[in-house]
Amino acid sequence: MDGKERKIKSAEYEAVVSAGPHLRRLQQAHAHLVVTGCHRSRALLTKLLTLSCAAGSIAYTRRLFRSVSDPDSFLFNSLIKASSKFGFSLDAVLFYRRMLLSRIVPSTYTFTSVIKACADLSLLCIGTLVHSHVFVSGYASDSFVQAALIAFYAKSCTPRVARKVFDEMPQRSIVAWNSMISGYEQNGLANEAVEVFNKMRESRVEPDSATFVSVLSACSQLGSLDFGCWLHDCIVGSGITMNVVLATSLVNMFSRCGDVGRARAVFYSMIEGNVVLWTAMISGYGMHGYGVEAMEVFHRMKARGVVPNSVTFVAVLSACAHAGLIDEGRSVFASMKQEYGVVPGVEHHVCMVDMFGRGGLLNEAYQFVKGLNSDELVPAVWTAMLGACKMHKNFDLGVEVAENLINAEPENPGHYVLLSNMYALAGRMDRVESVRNVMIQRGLKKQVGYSTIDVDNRSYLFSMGDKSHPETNEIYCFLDELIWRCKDAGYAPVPESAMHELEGEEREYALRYHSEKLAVAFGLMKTGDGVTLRIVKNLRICEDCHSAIKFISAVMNREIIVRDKLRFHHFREGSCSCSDYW
DNA sequence: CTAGGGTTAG
Repeated sequence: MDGKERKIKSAEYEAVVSAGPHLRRLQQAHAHLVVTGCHRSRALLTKLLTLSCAAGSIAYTRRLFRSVSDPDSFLFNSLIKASSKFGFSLDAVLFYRRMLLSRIVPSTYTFTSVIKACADLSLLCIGTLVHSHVFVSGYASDSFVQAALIAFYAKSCTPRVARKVFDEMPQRSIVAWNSMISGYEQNGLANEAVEVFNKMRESRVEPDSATFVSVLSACSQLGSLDFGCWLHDCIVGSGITMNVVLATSLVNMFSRCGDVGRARAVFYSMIEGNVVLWTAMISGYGMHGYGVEAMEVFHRMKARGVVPNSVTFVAVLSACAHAGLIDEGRSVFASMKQEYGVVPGVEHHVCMVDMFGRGGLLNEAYQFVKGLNSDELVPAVWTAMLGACKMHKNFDLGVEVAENLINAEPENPGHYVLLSNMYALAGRMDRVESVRNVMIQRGLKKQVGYSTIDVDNRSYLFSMGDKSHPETNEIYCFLDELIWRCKDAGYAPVPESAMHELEGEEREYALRYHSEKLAVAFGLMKTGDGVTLRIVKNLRICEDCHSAIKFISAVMNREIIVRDKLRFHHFREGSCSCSDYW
């Protein structure tokens, strides 16, 4: 009898398992259980539950759950785990609450799942409450729970709390290290991420591929090519197998650190790539202005049978915009909808406006904007349109666009600067003053621009008019001399209206000591002939600096690569890779 | 009987 029953159960179990994560087959299997009278078996129901969750049907999962009269801890754990794992994070939290209400004691498995769900939703308050349950349950020193908590606090934008959990761990698993590094990186704290990475190595913990993926992202933020190359050597030397995630991080790092050649080398070393890797390569070419190469990679990717997605199209359209490939961009935009069924989102719209704008088709850009719904008129669309107005000197339209921009996002100080610039360019100086007053009134401060440059494995940071550097005098003298030489070669300072609060000589002074110029001067002083300068700027490069650096590249016969907020500028022999469209 | 964890890419 026992043997027979086990055999029957096993057959039923097999029926459920073989249905796999497919809703209709699971429903058939369930119906079969009802017919054979096995529908009250907890074991089978638990299996059915996790599979229906995996099938993506939370509704059916809930129905199955309701059919269980007295769920046990096993069932709750499976349910919370599955719903958290397959993206039904809110349900995971609700099931957790139900579990507590049913007076079932959570385990470490329950906690890891529910904390992950809170992390995915950035539910800081609820996650913190769960953390208190962790303390009460006595699991505060469980390494799995701790790693989950670190990731949770980081994803809830509280990296300092994550660090507190991390610091209080006597023994740190590699995942805890990785969570902390990635947590800093995701919060834009690249230096802190690198600092933890160094500490990890001091603690003799061997980094794995997940570690490197996060550190490479941090390196991309910093734009430090030397550090990136060193990391690359580390990875190769460590014997870690190159997987597609790691390769993608490398491609992205090399691109964002200004060495698209090395990005390309990593890309071509991979035999198999998925859509993410291909997209990274397209995006890398695009941000350096290599539109033709980006399109080539895009076509090759399609020929290989890799299906482009929404992110791929952002990369392709952005590459077209930055390289002036308007006809290509138009046809890609059409095929995106028609052939691939990708619905254009705000990011694609921004690319199109940008592309028309840069390409000199101001009217077409504006027609495109006017064709959008009101909820699609996000700040980025207005910013792109504004760039087009500025480039084509249509200041009246520019003023209108800038006013729309402020209405769309009144709390962003950068927009006021743009509006004020437009007023100045349109000759409405009275308005310039009033915009400034509004900014003061609303307590908005202009974002401080800064530039960094690496020399001898050290990173140096400059901000406008900065005098904190020990060699300030030498740098300023060198720069003055350099500017004179540029002026002899034909350079004329471009007045920037962002400096509207300054007049005459004072204005030129502020302009002359912009952070990127200081970084360039410093780089020239500290490196030998033939060494390429690589500078990273947090904001967009201004027109005057762009012009000055073109002259510097000619006068000093140096290649200078500047990464600004949007793209790369390769200055060489007096011209820039962006063809002065940026 | 039923499952089993936390970190990583465009």
